[in-house]
Order: sequence, then C-alpha cells, then structure tokens
Amino acid sequence: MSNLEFQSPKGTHDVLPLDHQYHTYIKKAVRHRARQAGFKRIDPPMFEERALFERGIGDHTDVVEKELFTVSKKGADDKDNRDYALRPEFTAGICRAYIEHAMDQLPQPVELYSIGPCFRYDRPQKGRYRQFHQFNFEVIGLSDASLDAQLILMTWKILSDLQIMGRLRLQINNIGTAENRKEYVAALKDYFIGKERNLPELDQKRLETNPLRLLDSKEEDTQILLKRAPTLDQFLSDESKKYHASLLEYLDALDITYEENPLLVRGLDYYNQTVFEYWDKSTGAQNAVGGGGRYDSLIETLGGKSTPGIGFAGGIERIIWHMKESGVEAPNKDQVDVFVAQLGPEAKKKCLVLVNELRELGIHTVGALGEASLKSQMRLADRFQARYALLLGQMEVKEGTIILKDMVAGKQKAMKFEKAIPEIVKLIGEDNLDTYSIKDKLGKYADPGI
RNA sequence: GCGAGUGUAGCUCAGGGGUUAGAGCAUCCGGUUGUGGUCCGGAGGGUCGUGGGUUCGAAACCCAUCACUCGCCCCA
Repeated sequence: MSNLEFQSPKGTHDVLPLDHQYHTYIKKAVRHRARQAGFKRIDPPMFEERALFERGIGDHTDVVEKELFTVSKKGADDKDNRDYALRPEFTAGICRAYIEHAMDQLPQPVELYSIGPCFRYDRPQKGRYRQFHQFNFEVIGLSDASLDAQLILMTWKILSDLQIMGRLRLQINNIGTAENRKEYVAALKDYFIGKERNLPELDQKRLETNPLRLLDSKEEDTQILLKRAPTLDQFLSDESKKYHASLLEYLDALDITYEENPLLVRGLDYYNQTVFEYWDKSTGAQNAVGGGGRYDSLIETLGGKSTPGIGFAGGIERIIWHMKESGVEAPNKDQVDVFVAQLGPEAKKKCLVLVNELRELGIHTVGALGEASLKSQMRLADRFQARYALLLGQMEVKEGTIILKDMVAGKQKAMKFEKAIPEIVKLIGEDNLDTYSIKDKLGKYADPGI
C-alpha cells in the first residue's frame, strides 16, 4: 500500500512479532557468549555530537561524509550550537564513554558489548537499511594478538550457534599502522602514475580519494594492473608481521579456519593492525554479516590517553537473512498453551478466574471472553495454534466439571473443575512453565569447604 | 550521490482504452440444540499509489511526482 497517509520512513522497518523471534534468538546467543567471556553491557546514546563521529571514524569516509544521519534540534533553547548525528556504529560512542567514565581505572582490558539500532542515511537495498541493528563488542586497554584471537573466536562461536557459519568465510588481514598505510598509499599512487588512463573511471576517482579501495575493486582492468603493484604487506613493520603471525598461530590452535586476504581494507579510518570480516561464501564482501578490527589510536584521537582496543560489529538483519535462507528457525516463545472457551454468563465468570490462575502459574493462556458461538471460539483456538483447549459451558458449571481437549489429537475428556489446572500443568511439564522470579540468582557459588 | 524495475483487496497476483474491477489465499458469519484444522455456502473489504494530460470514454496510453524493490558506490 503506498497511498497510506503515514508509513514507516524510508529504509526503516517495523520489527514485527515474527521478526522478533529471530531478534530475540540472536540477542540470546550474543548475551550468552558475551557473559561467558566476562563482557559487560553498555548502551551509549543513539545520538552523539557529530564531531565525535567525524573525528573518530574519519571525515573522509563514506560513513561520515555521505551517510551520517544528522539530527535537527527544533525547539531547542539554542544556546547549544553543536551538531548531532544518529550513531552509524557503536565504537566511537563507546570509546567516548570509556574516556568520560575514566574506565582506564578499571582492570584492563575493559570488555563491553552492546545491542541496538544504528543509522546510516543511504539508499536502502537488500541488507542495507537506514535503521538497522548491530551487536557489538569492544575490548579496550590491552593490545595482544591473543585478545584478537579470543574476540574472533567469540564471534565465530556466535555465528556457529546461529547455524550460519557454514555459509560464511572469515577474512583476515593486517593493515599495519597509519604511517605504514600512508607510505603504502604514496607508493600505490606512484605506481599508477602514467597508468591512470587504463583505469576505469570509477577507479580513477578512487585513486584520488581512497586508493586503498582500489585493492578490492571488481574491475578486471584494475585487478590486472594491481598484479604488479606494490602490496601493503611490503610496508608493514616487522612488529606488525610478528603480531599477525602470532594471531594466525592462535587461530590455528583454536581450530578456526580463516582466509588470509591481503586486500581486505575496512572503510573506517580508525583501524590498524588486525582487521577481519565475515563474508557470504556465495556473493562476497557486499553482504558481510560482520566485521571488526583493532583501533589502537582511536581513544587518543578522541582526547583520551593512548589506549589500544579491538572491536567487532555484527549485522542482525543480515544474519537473519542468512538464517532464513538456510532454513534455520528461531524458536517461538509465544506459543499459546491453553485456549479457554466458555458459554453462558456463569461460565464466563468462572473462566475469567481460571484464565488468571493459569497465567499466574506460567501457562500461556488465551481466553475467548466475547459472546461468540462455540464454533467460532474453537476456530480461534485453532488459529492461535493452542495445544490444549478448556471448555466450560452451562452444563459443566452445573456439574462442577470442565472439558479438556487435546487440539492435536482431537480428543477430549470431562473432569472435575478443580482437576483442570493440575492436569494441564502435568501435560505441559513443570519445567516448561513460563515463570520468573526477580529474586533468583543473587548468589550462585557454593562454599567449597576448604 | 548515480542507474534500473515495480505500484490493482490484508497477502500473492490476473486484467489491459468501452456498462457495476477479478481470482486464490486470509478475515468474519453460517452449514439446527454446545466443538477447531478438511469440505460446502455466504458476507465484508478496492479513491486500480498521487497529480495532471491525451480521449466521447483512462485502472489501462503519456508526463510529473511519491513510495517500494534491486543494482552501483560504500558498508552491518
């Protein structure tokens, strides 16, 4: 429908109940793996000062130059003349928080994770939206190849938990320091002097604005020319090479299969040393479901003291796409256990109480409390895919009984009204009741008695 | 920012200058006293995305516009 007065803004989507099954499932996997590894959750604000992103991510990157979703401040009191922007990713905001809350006073490394929406103002298409969801990890305060390996392992585990790792391949590279890259870019430009005319128009432009982007160009002519061009690893310091070698050693020890990709460069300026991405096996980089890397100078750039860090971001919508493609289903936690049907005013009153009691016990219960015919009520029960139905009519009220129907088997039996609840609990199983207690798990450790 | 395609019922789509615009699915009701999924019957639901033009006549043809989708760039 496109003649509605209002619809969701371009590039945004309602996360409908069916999508939420996936979102919930993914969040659960993320939280689970994050807690296992000692990560703590942080939620930076959804918007920050625009300058934070410009300085952190780099003002000549596409993410900042072209895709920043700026916030206009109508109705503000206007003493504030700063510009704001919706976060295009998490890292800049989290590093800002690290500095602001003096997290360098905490034991290092500080491990933080986030889950939530991010925003980029570009033309939407498959797997690319103006509002999308990411989960994100940051390990700040220490630089060691083993930390890189651990972070990669955690992301690998999550993608495996979600049963899509088989569709992906892990790409890894070391891009050295900013100085290494500056020298390399100079050499690359140098190499292409006199060869510009052989480059496709798009790549001529890249040579000007972002020469590293030439490396993963899809243009055949460019790739041919690149074969004789200097490569980035020739400009890496021995230290970077050693760092990379030990990372690969750790990954081997952890049985992680990766592809070394000397052409992998990421689009954000803050990265150095280790970079990695998970690519779609069939279509390649365009549909990366996640990526990350080390950013050892970002915090200093943002005004903190020199502090190394490494991070990763995964795209939830892209992961869901892969799950759906390969038939991975997310469990439905909203399954209706019991549908309660009633006939007559007395029955209705009793049902109202019964429904409440069932719910209190943690049984997902839906009741038809309208005046519809029993036939309509049973249709409803069927449409809700309720596993069991309880039927209470005038006759049952008189006799003090109730009918329990198994909606799958299609069989039913009458029983004492009081027996209904224990019977249902037995059928569903105590373990499957949807209960919670805010009191539980305040302390989970036993005294070893040493 | 650049390029292409598509807009007809809640969904998937058919129709293609000529009375009151169709199907399947979905929804709601019914097929005798109070029983769902299959079957049968019925009902509700559409400014044919919007605006303009051509025409005796436009949902159809033309133009513009908006929206969505898909590429490119780039990224999750």
